[in-house]
Amino acid sequence: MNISEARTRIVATADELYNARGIQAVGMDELRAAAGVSLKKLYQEFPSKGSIVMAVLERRHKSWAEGLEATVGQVAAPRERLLAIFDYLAQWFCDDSFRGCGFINSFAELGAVSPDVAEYAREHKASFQEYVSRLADDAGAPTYLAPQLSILAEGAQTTAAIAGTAEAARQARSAAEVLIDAALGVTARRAA
Amino acid sequence: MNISEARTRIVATADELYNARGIQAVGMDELRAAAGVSLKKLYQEFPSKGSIVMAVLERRHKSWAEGLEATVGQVAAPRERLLAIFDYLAQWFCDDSFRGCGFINSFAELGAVSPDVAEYAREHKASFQEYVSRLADDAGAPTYLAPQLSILAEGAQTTAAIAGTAEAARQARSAAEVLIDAALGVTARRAA
DNA sequence: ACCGAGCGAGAACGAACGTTCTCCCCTCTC
DNA sequence: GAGAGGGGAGAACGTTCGTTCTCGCTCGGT
Repeated sequence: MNISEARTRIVATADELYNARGIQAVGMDELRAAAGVSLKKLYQEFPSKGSIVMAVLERRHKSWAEGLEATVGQVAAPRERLLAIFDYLAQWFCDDSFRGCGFINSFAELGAVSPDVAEYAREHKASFQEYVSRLADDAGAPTYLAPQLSILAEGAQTTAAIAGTAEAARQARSAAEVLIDAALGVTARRAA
Repeated sequence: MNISEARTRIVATADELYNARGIQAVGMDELRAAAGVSLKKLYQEFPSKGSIVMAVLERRHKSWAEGLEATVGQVAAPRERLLAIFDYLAQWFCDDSFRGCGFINSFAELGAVSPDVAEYAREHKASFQEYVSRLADDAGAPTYLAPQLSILAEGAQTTAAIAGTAEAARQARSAAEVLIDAALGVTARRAA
């Protein structure tokens, strides 16, 4: 078995378990059993549980960014690309394993006690906001639109997680439509 | 010392500690020391840590509802009452002890492992949405406005918590203004 | 065939947690 | 003043966790 194959399986298994039950609720021995790996190999690949957590966060960030880009990439019109963010959310919320944004959750669980986790969550959210800003720029929207849409997306995630339903995505999407059209209307009127 | 005085001090201290560092990170002995109470009295007042957590959630719910109502109550115009929600958030975010919504945090930490915590968080959020719905009704807004504003408020809380700044409240507020005016414009046009 | 290196299984360890128990002192009553 | 009862300080207990150690076994090179 390839070494990096064990690594990726460990991280993938940890991602699932941590997402389903929380980071602190999953011990190293359970992770070892679920990943089908020996405790020795586990500590050979990762020096500590904290490093596994950081690897999981990296994996989540990559998976989120790729999934988002894939959904947004399917449409061309700048306005619809902004709305596609919420289509991605809607599809994510329908996943049975959805239990809220992993970064919000890990921040809530460990942010106060682990500066690494807190900083990574901050970076992830900042990178999302930056991505939204690029999409908003392409649509010719004023700079204040991107934070508004980001906050909507954030709120949809926590609302869907706690309520246990996916309807927040639809509601956020229609709100986004209003905000986008208002912002674009402002720039159009300004340009005229 | 009054028995209920000890109870409230225990819950108040637990609220602070749990908010600052997370529920799982604060042990019973630390809580005992911070509350200035004996371990015996602690377990005399509460049968378990879980019951303290639930009492803290109740306290948070009451404090949130009262604070919100106080801020909203200062204005009379229905539209401004809806916006006052975000003024309340702005003032809350500026508090040094702000570390995100306690319900989102406790849900992320324990929701997957404690049905009681998950259900209480759900109830709290539902009661907030209901409150927003009443305010929106008073303003004559269509029913879809309240969930939109709730999602905005939710997103502002997590964004402010993770970013560590209060500006999300201002951004959410201006987004709310757009959504409210759009919704009221629709009803006004419908009425005409 | 033999030896050494690497691996898996799981025991072991120290710390921390939630909870209970023990001991001692203070106080109130007769 | 003696005894009982309640409360505080903290030791003790059982469990769980993260991490390390031990012990055989396997397997590749000579």
